Amino acid sequence: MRTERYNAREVERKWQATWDEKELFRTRNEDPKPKYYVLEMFPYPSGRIHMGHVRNYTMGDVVARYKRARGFNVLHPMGWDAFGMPAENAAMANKTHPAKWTYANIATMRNQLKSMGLSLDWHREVATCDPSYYKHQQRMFLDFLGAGLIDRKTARVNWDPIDKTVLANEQVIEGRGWRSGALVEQRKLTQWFFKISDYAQELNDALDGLERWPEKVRLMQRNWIGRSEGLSVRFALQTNQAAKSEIEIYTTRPDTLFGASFIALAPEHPLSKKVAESNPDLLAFIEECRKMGTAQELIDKAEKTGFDTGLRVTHPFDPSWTLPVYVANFILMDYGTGAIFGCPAHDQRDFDFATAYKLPIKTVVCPPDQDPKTYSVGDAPYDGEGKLCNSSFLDGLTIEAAKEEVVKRLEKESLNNKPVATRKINFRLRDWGISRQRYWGCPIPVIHCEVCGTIPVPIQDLPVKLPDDVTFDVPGNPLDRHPTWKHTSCPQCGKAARRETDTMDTFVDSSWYFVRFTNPWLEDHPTERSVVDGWLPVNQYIGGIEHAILHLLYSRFFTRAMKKVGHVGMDEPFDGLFTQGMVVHETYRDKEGQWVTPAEIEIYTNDGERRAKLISNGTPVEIGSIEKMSKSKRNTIDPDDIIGSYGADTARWFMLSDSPPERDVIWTEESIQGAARFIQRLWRLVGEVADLQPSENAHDAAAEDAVITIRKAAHRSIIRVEEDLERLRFNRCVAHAYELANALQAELTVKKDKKVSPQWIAAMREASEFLIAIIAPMMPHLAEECWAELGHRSMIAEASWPKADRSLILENDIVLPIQINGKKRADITVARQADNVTIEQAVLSLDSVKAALDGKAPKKIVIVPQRIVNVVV
RNA sequence: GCGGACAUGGCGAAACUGGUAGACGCAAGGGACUUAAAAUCCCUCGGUAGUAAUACUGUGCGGGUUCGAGUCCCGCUGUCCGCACCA
Repeated sequence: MRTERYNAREVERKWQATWDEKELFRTRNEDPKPKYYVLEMFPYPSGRIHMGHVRNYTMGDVVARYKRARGFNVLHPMGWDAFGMPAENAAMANKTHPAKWTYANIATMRNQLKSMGLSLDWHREVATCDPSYYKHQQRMFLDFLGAGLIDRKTARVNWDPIDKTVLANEQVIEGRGWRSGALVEQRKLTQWFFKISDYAQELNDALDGLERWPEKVRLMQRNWIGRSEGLSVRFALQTNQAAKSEIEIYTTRPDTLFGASFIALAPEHPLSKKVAESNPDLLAFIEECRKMGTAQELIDKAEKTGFDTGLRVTHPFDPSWTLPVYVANFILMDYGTGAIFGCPAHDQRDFDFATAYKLPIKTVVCPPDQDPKTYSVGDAPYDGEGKLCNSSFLDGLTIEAAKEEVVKRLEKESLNNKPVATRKINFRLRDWGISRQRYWGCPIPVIHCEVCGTIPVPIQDLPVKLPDDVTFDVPGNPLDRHPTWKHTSCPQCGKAARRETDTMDTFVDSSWYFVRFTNPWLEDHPTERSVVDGWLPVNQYIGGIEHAILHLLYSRFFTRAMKKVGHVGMDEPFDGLFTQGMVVHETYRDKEGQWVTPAEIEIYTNDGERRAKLISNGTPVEIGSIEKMSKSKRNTIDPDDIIGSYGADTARWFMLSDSPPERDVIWTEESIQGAARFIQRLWRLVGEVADLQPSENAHDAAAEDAVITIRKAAHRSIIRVEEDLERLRFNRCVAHAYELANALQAELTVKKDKKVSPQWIAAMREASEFLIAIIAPMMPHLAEECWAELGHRSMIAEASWPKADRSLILENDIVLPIQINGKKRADITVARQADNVTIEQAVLSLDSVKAALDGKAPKKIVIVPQRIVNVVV
């Protein structure tokens, strides 16, 4: 029996150095083996890694190491999402330059990641703030500009008053900035836009093909893109009022046209403005709406208000029927046509509006269980299924049929020499505004010339580098107030001109880093086509669900844009996507209600109840709810502390063991100790196996049985782990490892101080090697040490995955559970090949079955081959 | 409000395509070793009754389909997530 404990710190350092020295994880693009690209979302260099990173990167590393063992040429790179606001905030707070702060953080975090023993190819490391990276991004911006993928337009944008910058729609969460949490205001600015909405249909349709993505993420993207099929209908103004003769509205419910009671226009609608020119009251109303529109939160709470313009339109199916035209605060100018027809009986918003302004509410859809002659909506609109009523020629039709009928008829009608209505598909997705009024981002490579207009920076002048000498003592954009940086000359006419001082949204940086990793050394081009097309799409991408829309949708668009200008050959960047859960922890508060860190408290049990007290003075601490680890609740665990005291393997093992990877995992001290215990146990186990010596004359029949049992356990484990690793079910792999370890330990205990045969020892060694192979992707350092302990001179990191012998695990006899009326009553052991007659006879001769039958014949015997028998009495 | 996911012992969870519910881990209890502790090893561990064999019961609640339901269908409750005047 071995007594020396496994020293994780020493062993881990040793193997990390050895892997490094041998450049084991350096990936060669020209390696002829089949390619496998596994990638975890790269981190923002905030200063230190957190447990979320540990979980994310451990999962990716398991896949990388496993695929390497399976004979793939694995690309597993790492980089830094290095531009962004926090660097500027730090610059303001500490008077350090954003670059200095960022690179210092990168150095720290790189060391932390290295201490985890990740099998990364560090030769390919990129930082998005490096000119050698953003130079290519600027190049692609120019390519996109040339290809018509970019727009510069004045638009109402989301303005974050704390970060003093613009946000994309996707970056506004519940009316607040995604990073600052400030209430977002609406402002009108001239901005650069990526025309992602040109790809709305395609991005939507291609979701169907992303079979290895979580359904949840696909659904979120589908909802975000928001495709809707509807009808654009033009209503004739009663007379040529306000110099217009018609109003075009958009609707997805043309079937309810006979329930229309008003038209509503957005306050920014051209016709609203036109009428307001001669109507001061309307002008005032529009002004009020605009003011209201600055804070998103107010919009959400605002009551529906409107203003009757006095205009009237005629109903397309009844020239004698006219409807009033309102300007209403709840109509959005940038969706559809900025105008709607209101059908109060079947739409909540229209109902609210009609109630407020005492407009008619006419029921036109009758629910299936109601009588259309008498039914009428009460104090709530009805938007469910049903058949049309009070709707002339539509009466009795289903909603779908009625829609078709309306479309068919209105397409034939004509107004001002055009069909009254045309089918139209609308999307919720807007263009991606990428201008940010910040310093620490990729400069947008254009020059504004008074004479020539907006001129791209010539490609040979790239990169447009950020100036180093900037100040952060006042709010606003340091680039804009830099004394010289923005002053340049026009590339076209040579006259004095001004650089664009906005930088790009940092989501642009992360929209193509996975592409750059395939050849990060290339200087003249963003990509090398033969290389990038070999590696992409990423086979397995792993990251947080929080990027379900932002990063993943942008990347899908960006890849298509890159394809259009010839930098890549594929549409979709990520073939397989996995979104992992968070790391959560209990929270603690002292008597004053202040948050207390886990390190400051001690857990004990009193009368069977878990309690906590302060280590310093023993005062009781309240155990609170389990929450996402956060600095504010002080329930974080520092990965450095864990790796320092338990070792990287313990941290990795724990991250994989307790919960399914897509679910949150609860960090507990007990569990981490359990993981540490298993490492010691495994080390002892392997030591004992390594020491086994054959005894003389130890060959007997019982030993032969044991050999088969051991080998079956080992080979079965390999097969199960293979299946589970392919599906990223790490928690099950952990269970299989425990099971095999338990089986080997039990076997050692049985044979303790007894004679053992060489065959038995061989089986034990084989099983131990399999066990080491199983844990190697998860606990690579321990696996190397154990591997060496068994006498191997090579490394397990270079070894092939064991080949399981499937014939071994095929049992000759199988145990069939026997049910009587669906309840399990007995087992029988029969030959695998046994036919149904044999099984039936065996079942009927069972005492419990005889007792249940009481001499009668069974009603039925269901035999499910290899599974179960059910006797129905 | 709309859309979606989930619900299994004291806890984290497993259970393939409808086929033995609770693998594996944690906690707890008992025991061995030890002067003692730690570490380690062994045993018990959904509930009720029983010394036990065993029986009954049990996967949020109420129904249904089926020889058989944690798994499928319908209705409800709760929790979490996404979207939110998108016509």
